[in-house]
Amino acid sequence: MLSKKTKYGIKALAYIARKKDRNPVQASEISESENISQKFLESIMLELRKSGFLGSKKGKGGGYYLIKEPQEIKMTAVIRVLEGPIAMVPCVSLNYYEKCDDCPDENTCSVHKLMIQVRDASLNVLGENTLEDIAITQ
Amino acid sequence: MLSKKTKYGIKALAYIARKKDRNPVQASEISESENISQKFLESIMLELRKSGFLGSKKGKGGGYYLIKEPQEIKMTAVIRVLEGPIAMVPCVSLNYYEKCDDCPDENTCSVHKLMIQVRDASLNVLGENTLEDIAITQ
DNA sequence: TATAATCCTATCGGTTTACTAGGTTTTAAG
DNA sequence: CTTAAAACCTAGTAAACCGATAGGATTATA
Repeated sequence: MLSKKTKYGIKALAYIARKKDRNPVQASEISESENISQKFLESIMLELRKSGFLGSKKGKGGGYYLIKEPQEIKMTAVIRVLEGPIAMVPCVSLNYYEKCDDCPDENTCSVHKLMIQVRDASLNVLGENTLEDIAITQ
Repeated sequence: MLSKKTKYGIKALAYIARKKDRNPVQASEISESENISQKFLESIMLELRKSGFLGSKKGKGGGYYLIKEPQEIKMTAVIRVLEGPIAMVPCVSLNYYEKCDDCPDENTCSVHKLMIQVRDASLNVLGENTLEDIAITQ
């Protein structure tokens, strides 16, 4: 299950991407428009800034803006930063690999083989979708 | 992320499916062979029995056995029973649908559209794999 | 100087997870 | 008939995680 953090983060990025002008967007505006708790959203925006998706401007008239173009931001990258691994089991994760405690041999593990297929299917979808793709209205 | 419960449950089913004879298999045997806490496994086996995947025989020489043939058990069914929804967001779940609190309109929600694609990709993999497919050794 | 915004740290109640404990009941074998 | 082995059942629990909230500190603009 996707956490609310990730869900809100994606919505916020999409909201910013949808704006034609590239002026900074306030968290308060997004929070209102997308029905997200403002304080919670603030922490998410901070994380998106620290991980290089957003830039920010403090003070009056400040806000957040995209650092890269929407079509350059793959959804895999966004989800990995906010949610963590895309794989359903650490032992098939490309970016967050961890060995299982049980399981002496991954190559003969039935779960392992299945989850590699699921991972690849998900990676395929998330890698082909950019922020531009999902930000489209209608 | 897949819970240990689901992971162990799949491993147990695969273990039973791998046996040629159809004699009941004890939880203790699976627990030892697959490195799963026995008591925890017991509760999982119980759930798999109550949901119609396994039959059981009490007393000495008892154990668990498959009710259907391995090739008739889709992994979608197993995961839905043990883990719950396959979708990453309730609002795109086929079997566990729930509306989002935020989100006035699903049709214009960027997360929604993306997660439908991910769901379909996962369903595709999990629906095409049966217990027989994943139980194969080597 | 006032205001509006981000930034930061801490906390907290609730839920879920992965077990563990301690039995009861049923069955087969001796 | 007794004993052991198995499933069955209920309860509890420590730890982690989640979704937020609180309360300010900092910075920039007008």
